[in-house]
Amino acid sequence: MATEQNNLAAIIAHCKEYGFVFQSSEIYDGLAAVYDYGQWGVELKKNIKDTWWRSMVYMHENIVGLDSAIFMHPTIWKASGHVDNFSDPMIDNKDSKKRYRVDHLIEGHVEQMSLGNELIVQMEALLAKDDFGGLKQLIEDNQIKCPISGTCNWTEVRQFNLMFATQLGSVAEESDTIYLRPETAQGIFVNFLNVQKTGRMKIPFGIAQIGKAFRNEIVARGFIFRMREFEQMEMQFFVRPGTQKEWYEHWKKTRMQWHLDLGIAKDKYRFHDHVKLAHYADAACDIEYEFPMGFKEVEGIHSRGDFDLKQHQEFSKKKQMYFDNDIDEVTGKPYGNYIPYVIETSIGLDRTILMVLSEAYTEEDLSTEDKKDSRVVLKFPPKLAPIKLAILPLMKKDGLAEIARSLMLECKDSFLCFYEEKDAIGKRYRRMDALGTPFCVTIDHQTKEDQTVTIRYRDSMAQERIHMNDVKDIVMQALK
RNA sequence: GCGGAAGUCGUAUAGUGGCUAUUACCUCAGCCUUCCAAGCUGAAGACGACAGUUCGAUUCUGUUCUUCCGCUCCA
Repeated sequence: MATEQNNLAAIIAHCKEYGFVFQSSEIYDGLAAVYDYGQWGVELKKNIKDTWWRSMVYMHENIVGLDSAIFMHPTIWKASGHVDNFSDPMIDNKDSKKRYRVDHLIEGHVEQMSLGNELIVQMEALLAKDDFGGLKQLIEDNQIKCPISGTCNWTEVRQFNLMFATQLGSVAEESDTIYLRPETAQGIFVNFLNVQKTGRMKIPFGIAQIGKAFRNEIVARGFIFRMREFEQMEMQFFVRPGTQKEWYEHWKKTRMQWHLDLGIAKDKYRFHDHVKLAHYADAACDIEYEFPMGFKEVEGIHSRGDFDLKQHQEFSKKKQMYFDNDIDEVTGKPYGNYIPYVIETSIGLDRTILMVLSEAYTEEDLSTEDKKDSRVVLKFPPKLAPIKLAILPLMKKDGLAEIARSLMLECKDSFLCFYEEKDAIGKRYRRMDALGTPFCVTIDHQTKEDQTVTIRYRDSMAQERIHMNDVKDIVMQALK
C-alpha cells in the first residue's frame, strides 16, 4: 500500500538533492528568499510556462503576447501608485488593521484639532532623521487616534520600500533612479495602444506576459512561495465598460479550469473573494491551493476598472482611448471613444511550481513480506515532467547501447530524453521516479531479434513489451 | 519586523573542550550481475561564517548569515 505524505521539509530536501531548486549564492551562505532553479527545475518551469502560454495565447485568437522590459520610466510607478503607497514611513492600527502614512496621520490630526505648527515641525525633523521610534513616540505622546477604531493601539513605524531602486546611467551623479518592476502589469498597460494599433486588436482583447518581478518583501518566506525575485504569468484583458462583470466571471471560470486541467483535484482549490478591495479594483478574488503549509494564493483575478489606463493617460498626457465601432443597441450609434476596463489574471509561476511539486511528491512504501522497500516518486503530468523518456540499455555490452543510442537520436529532437547505462535496471528506474520521468524503455537482447523493448510506466510501475518504432508515438500521445 | 528553534559530506544522521569526526543512502572507478534501490573492492565528500574565552573550540560565549515554526504583513 502506498503511504502518501506531503511535508514541505521533505519537498525542499528532495528539490535540492535532485537538482530542482538550490538556495541562491549557497557557497556564500545564501541570500535570503532567493532561489535558483537547477537542471530539472528549469525544465519543469519551462513546461509550466509553455502550458500557460499555449492555453492563454495560442488558444485565444484575441490574446497576444508581449515581453516588456523590467526597467521602465520612473513615472510609471508614480502613476500606478507604487511610489506613493510604499516609500513613506507607515504605521498600522492594530485594532482597525488600517495602515496610514505617518505624515498623513499627523497632519490629519493637526488639522482636525486645529493645532499650531509645532507638531508638524517636530514631525518633519524626525522624518528627516528617519527616526521611526521618535515618530511613534510623537504619535503616542499626542494621543493621536485611529479615525476608524478610535484607539491608540499602534504598531511600530516602518518604512516600506517595496521596490528595488537602481541607477540608470553609468555615472552616478548624473544617473536617474529607476526601479525594478514589482509587477509585469504596468508594462502591458503602457503598451496597450502599441499592441492594439499594430495588431489591429478589437475589444475585447488581451495581452499576456511572462516575466520577472521584484518585491522587497518585509517577510519573504516559505521556500519558493514568497521570493524577492519571482516570475509572474499575467494577462490583462481589455473590455468595454459595463461588461467587466461578465468578463470577470468568465476569467474566474476559465482560469480555474486551467488549474483542474493540470490533473489536480477540485477540493485542493478554493476561491477567496476579496472583501476589502485595493484602490484600483472593483472586484477581486484569489485562487488558493492547499499547499503543505495550508491554503495559499496561487493566482489573482482582479477587475481593475479603468484605473491604470486612466492614470497613465493623466501622467503621460497621452490619450489611452479606444474607438469602438460596434453599434450600441440602445442608442443605435457606435460606442465611440472610451478608456477600456481591465480584467487581470495574474498567476505566480514559482508558486505554481511549488504547487505542482507538492501535488506530485509521493513517498510510497513498496515493502513485501520478505523485503522492505520504498520509493519517492514525482507524479507529474507527463507534459510537465522535466524528462519525458529514459532510454536504458539493459547492459553496456552486446550492442545494446548502440540500439539505445539510435532510439535516442530518433526521439531527442521531439522531447527531452535521458540516456543511462550505469547500474542495475531497478536502480535506474527508481532514479527516474525521483525526477518524475513518466516513461522508461529498456533495450535487451530480444530487441536485437524483434525490435521490441520494455516500456515501464512511472506511476503503476507496470511493464509492457512494445515495438521500438512505437515508443516515440506513445510518448508524444501522452504529452497532448 | 517580533517571538521561538535549528545549522555536522549531496541527503539523512551519531558524537566530542584534545588521537585520522561516526553511520547509512547517494556519487565516482573497477569486478560481478542483468527487468524494480543486489553483492564485492576501492575512492571522493561535512562541523554555515567571523570573533572571543582556552595550551587547545566542531563542542562554551558573542556577532552574523541561512532555514524552519508561530505571529505580523501581503497594493
